[in-house]
Amino acid sequence: MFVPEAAILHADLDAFFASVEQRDDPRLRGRPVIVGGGVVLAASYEAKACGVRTAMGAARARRLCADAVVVPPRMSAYTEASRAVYEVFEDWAPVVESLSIDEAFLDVRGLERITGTPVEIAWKLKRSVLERVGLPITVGVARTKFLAKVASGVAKPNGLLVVSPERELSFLHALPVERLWGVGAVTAQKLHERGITNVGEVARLGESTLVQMLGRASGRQLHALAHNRDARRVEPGRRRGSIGAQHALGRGPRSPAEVDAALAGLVDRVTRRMRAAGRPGRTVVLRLRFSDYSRATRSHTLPHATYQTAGVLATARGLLTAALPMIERRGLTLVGVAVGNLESDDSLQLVLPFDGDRQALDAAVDEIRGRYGLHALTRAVLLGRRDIAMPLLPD
DNA sequence: TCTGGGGTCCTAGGACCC
DNA sequence: TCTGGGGTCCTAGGACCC
Repeated sequence: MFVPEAAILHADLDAFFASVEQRDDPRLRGRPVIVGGGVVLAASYEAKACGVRTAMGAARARRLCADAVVVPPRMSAYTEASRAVYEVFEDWAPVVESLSIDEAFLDVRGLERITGTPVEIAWKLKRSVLERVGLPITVGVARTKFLAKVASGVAKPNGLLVVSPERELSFLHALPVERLWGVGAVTAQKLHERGITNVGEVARLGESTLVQMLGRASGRQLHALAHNRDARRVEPGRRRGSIGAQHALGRGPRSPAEVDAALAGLVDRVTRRMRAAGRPGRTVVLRLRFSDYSRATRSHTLPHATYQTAGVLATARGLLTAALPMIERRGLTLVGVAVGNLESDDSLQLVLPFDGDRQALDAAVDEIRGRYGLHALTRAVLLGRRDIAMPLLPD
């Protein structure tokens, strides 16, 4: 049987937001740094040593770590740092799959005669990111994506861990179940109730048992991973399926006008990002959270994709109005808007009013194509149906 | 221990179509 | 009028990830 070499790298930036802050302000180096206002968005390893964790409330974080420096987030600096890091990744690997702003898979098979073995490339990658961007990364190297990701998690911070094919199972089976990708608090609890704490114990369960415990997809996946089966390839250029934004309103009652203003601001942010990315979408999702921490989502799917502010806002307002009784009862603490079913803007359908003047219509289409930088545009002409025409207007 | 902002994937029921 | 089986799409909720 053909056994592929360990040539998948999982590269992960260490305490990303906090590391960028320490890079840009020498006074923060070596000190506990917390990024965030109300809650902790990121903590430096010095802060993590005191027990500070991501998503923790700021008050609790301060109690745990009295000498921590709290800095507000600078998203544009992190976006720029991420872009620079991905440039380094692209220089070292022909195939790069982005997982998030601070994590990626790299496939480095077949480069021995060009840039080196996977392990050599992993070392060079660490050095290059540090030299060119000034940030520490951890790299996991293995035969599969799953093991590479687990390896980098074990090796953090500023580490490099190779799981060679012959010691995969011994490495994997000794791990606590929480280390597995896809096992969160709920799944871990279910496993613990059955006395299962490490991956080796999961591997001794039958697939049907796991499916019964966790549901079909999770059960099958966990069974496969515990037996070290993961055939997923590194896929470059995966595109996201939704774009969204949300805003916490805090406690206390909010007037309908305040909520509506927040909603309009969110829709504006989201549609701007959609236009910049050239990704119109069809499904508008309203996300709500209430004072009792319950949540709800309401969605509506449009017949045609759009990234027009007015259209998305009208849809979101409709969803909000329908949810008003629930908001009255439970008290709103967070509102969010996301647009899913994203398409590419070359599939955008434009519907314009048509009065019989073909030349005027073509000119209008050309103008909009130019204004939005669209590569292609589908033109739909609805003769005699001016009432349902939806011109795409600049915002 | 009460919570930010950004995402992904899965499940399940209902509508609708052939 | 009743009845299958299969497929897709939409909606809502939940678990999980960083």
